[in-house]
Amino acid sequence: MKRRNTPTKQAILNLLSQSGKAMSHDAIEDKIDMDINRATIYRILNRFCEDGLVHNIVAEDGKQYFAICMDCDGKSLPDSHFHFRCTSCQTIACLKEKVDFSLPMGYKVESVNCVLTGTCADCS
Amino acid sequence: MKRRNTPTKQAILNLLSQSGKAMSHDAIEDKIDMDINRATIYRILNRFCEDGLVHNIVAEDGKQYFAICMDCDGKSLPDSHFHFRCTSCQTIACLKEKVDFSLPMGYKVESVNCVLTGTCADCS
DNA sequence: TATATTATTGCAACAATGTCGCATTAATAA
DNA sequence: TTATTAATGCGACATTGTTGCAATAATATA
Repeated sequence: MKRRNTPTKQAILNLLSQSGKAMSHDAIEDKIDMDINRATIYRILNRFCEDGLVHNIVAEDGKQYFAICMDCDGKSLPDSHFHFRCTSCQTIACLKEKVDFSLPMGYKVESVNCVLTGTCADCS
Repeated sequence: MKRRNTPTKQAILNLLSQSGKAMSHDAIEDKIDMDINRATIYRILNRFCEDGLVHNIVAEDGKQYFAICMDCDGKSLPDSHFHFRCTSCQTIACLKEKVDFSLPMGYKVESVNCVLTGTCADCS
């Protein structure tokens, strides 16, 4: 399955990249200057995730947020970073702070999802 | 609004307490030996959360999981612990490990949600 | 350039999770 | 025993996300 280059993909990638933050599906649909079907947006985002272009965060509101991978150099597991969701401006930012933990014997981690919720510097 | 003691509340509390882990709504509905309406289960769980009896974790699957607060001594904010979701046995356990982080200036945290996903010691 | 291949899209339908209004029931107080 | 009102069940609804299918369009091939 070779990927094809389409205007919709470009538009979503541009939006995510210029926002610099993680956006939920509805924020993307809202901000984008194009009429893209909901299902298509999800499919594009999921494909980006598969290809490692974008990563996915699930916040306390139960929604998925998507952000362009800035410094995910393939080994995204052990050095995952914290995310910060601001309830005022409704965005999620990737923090520089790495998530650090040690597990009891026998546990195997496949993915890490750490979201701090509150108000960001701009909003407080 | 004074709380009342009902069989349904007791049953849910017993189930959560004997399971010792965090359970999702559907797991509760599945395991409980009583026919309780979906909305009622949610309302009971939400009330437990309000009263500080139970805490709420949102996992990567976007679902809410509820667990009895073991050592949440009121100040649940700064010393939040990690949670571990096992994709094999479908449970979430509270780990002893505390979440440790420092924030950039101006950020204010209201809640912490850290879930590690993988396979637990029993399943691997 | 014209054509074939098939990835991508839009649409509709669907599933799952969670909430809410409202009438009824039942736990507590009087 | 009765009155008060918290709790429940039911139905409807909102939101988030996925899937099947036919139509479209991006790439490869001739």
